[in-house]
Amino acid sequence: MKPTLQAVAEAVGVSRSTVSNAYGRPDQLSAELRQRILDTARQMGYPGPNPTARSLRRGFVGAIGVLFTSRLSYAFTDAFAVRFLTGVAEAAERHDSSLLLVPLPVGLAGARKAVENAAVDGFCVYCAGDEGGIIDTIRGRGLPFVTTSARPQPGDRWVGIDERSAARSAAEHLTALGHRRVALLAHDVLPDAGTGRLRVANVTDVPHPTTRDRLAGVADAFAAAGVAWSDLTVLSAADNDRAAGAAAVRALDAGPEPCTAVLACSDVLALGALDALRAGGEEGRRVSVTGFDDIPEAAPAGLTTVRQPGEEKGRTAAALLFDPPADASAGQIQLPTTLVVRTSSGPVPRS
Amino acid sequence: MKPTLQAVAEAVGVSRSTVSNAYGRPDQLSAELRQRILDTARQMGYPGPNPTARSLRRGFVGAIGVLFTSRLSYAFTDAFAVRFLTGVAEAAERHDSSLLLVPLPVGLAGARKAVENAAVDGFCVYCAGDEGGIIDTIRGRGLPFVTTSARPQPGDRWVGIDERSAARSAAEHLTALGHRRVALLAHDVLPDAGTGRLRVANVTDVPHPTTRDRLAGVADAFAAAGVAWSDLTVLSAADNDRAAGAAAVRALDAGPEPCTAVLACSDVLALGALDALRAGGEEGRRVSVTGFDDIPEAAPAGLTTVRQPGEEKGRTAAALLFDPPADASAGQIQLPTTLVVRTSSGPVPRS
DNA sequence: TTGAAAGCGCTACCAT
DNA sequence: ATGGTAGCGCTTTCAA
Repeated sequence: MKPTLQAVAEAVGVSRSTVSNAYGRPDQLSAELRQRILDTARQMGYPGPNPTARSLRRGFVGAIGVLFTSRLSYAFTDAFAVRFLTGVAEAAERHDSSLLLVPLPVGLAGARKAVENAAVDGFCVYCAGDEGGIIDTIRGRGLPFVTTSARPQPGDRWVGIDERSAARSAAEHLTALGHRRVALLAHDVLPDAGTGRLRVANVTDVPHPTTRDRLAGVADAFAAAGVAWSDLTVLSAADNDRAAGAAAVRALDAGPEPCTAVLACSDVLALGALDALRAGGEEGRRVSVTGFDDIPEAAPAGLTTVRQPGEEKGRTAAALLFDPPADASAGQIQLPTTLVVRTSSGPVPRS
Repeated sequence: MKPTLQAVAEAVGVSRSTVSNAYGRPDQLSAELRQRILDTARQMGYPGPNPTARSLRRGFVGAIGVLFTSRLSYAFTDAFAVRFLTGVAEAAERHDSSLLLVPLPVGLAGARKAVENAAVDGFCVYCAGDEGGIIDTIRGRGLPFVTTSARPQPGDRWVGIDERSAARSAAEHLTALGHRRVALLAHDVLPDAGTGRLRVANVTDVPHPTTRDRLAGVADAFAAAGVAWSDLTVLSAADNDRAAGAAAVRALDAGPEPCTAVLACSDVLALGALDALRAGGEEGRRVSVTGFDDIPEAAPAGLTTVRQPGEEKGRTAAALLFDPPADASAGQIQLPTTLVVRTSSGPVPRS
């Protein structure tokens, strides 16, 4: 058994308070006594104040939780999530705080438990919308939290982008280039949708709020160009990763009037689409592709995409958590997006 | 202020134990009483038992810490780290445990503090060697831990690969193809080495143990093929990511006798090298490239590489933590590696 | 500069 | 099935 602070105090012949001060408030005791305490402690194998006990007593933990829907691994699969995390980590580090990554299991009960058990001082919610009312559970904990979901409740701290108009900008880029037969490539279009073409009667049927908003923006742009929603191809990827994007595009039967462009809802999917198309020879290379996020791999691949500032999003979220704005109405921060045109998109080839 | 369990007990008119049981041991009280307690609690806004207090009382936390040297963001930059983390996460999830990602600041003092403050039940040490004796601090906490470093202390639980012979297999592949003028691309060759060619008198001068072991394996293979260490080009990348790999290769002046192959110490670097070389036209395309890890992006890129089982490494590490082998000598697990030959490597072109 | 006392919020044991 | 008691290990007044 590890010795406790108490044991050290007895060994040195001082009170527990003094030992505690030796660790947490060096200015409260003489340097020599402090040294003597620390030496004895080391010698006894005392590991320093127990973090849990300290947290309980102090009333705060020194860690913030980052909540993810779906498997934790998803957090790492998408390069954009990675950038977000990087930003959060950076800000947390500055505030001497660690990061507790909390995967939310699929069921609400499990998700609740995860939120209730997390020993943290606050939450960054990095996930979809409020599937299953998990936000209420978070609110119930009475801890500060920041959302990045597509639709924040009024009063909640939030950092995000205008998903709809961001997506519209990509779609308008394609319509301006003359594209009319376009495949919309996304994960999370419908629950458990596999790989391949999908019938989606109405954009509002898409449950995942981010995907819905992006597709709605796309629909806006094409409607303005005279292309009805039903004339667009919705292409489902089984996962949000490069391989799944490639697989989805491969599954798309060319047909008599093949699509001239693929508009993907994330860069990883778009890169997968490029993989598949470039492997498809001359034909494939002429298909335009756009992505979303502008992850680091996008530029070398020449991918046209909508840039959203990932790290800044993470940093901002953490900042909102650590330094809440005095005025609650300043707690919703919308970050700008930019269409970055590279070589993966071009005019419709004259056949 | 949030109500406590105590307050709920008073409101319902039962003892604290009973309320506690309502949450943690449903079988200890009648269903109806339990329901009444839960309802009252919800109504009062009681968030459920405070995790910190619970941990203190129970004596365990329900979270394991994953320790990283260098910036936390590094954890997410390398796709291999991501796979490892995925494996750990998976195992942790099965054990109802969360993951605390603990970035170790550069200085030893800061790193110590991070280890000492982490409220966890055990550690997975995912990083280099024992830079600065941080392992001793971990050991000092008296918590179980698992290392993945290149050189475990005897008795410590460890999971890893034979770095040296794994790297040798890649190098032998190149020598068998006739390559003699080869660039060795690595991050962490020397502390704070930037981008570009580096003079490394001796492999043993490389401080980072993993990099050292891999380079040593490469040296073995080339020595066997009659190529001295000093005839190999050591190419330093400023970071362990794709862009840095590309930058390093671009910085390599072709010279009169350009390298015919690039052997990278990680797949992300190798993919960067391919980016740079493929942009370099016909000439560049003829340079062979090999990587290390076999991350998901390697296959689509046709990258020849040494596969190490990332997720399995993570899963095994966590398993070792949660279910320690009865026999301590079984606590060191070496995972197999395989050379995966794809299209990025080929015979030296006859010029 | 040091120490004594009080309790952070909870759960596990042992009675009843 | 329910309650009383006794801390988990620490920090923080406040008094000396």
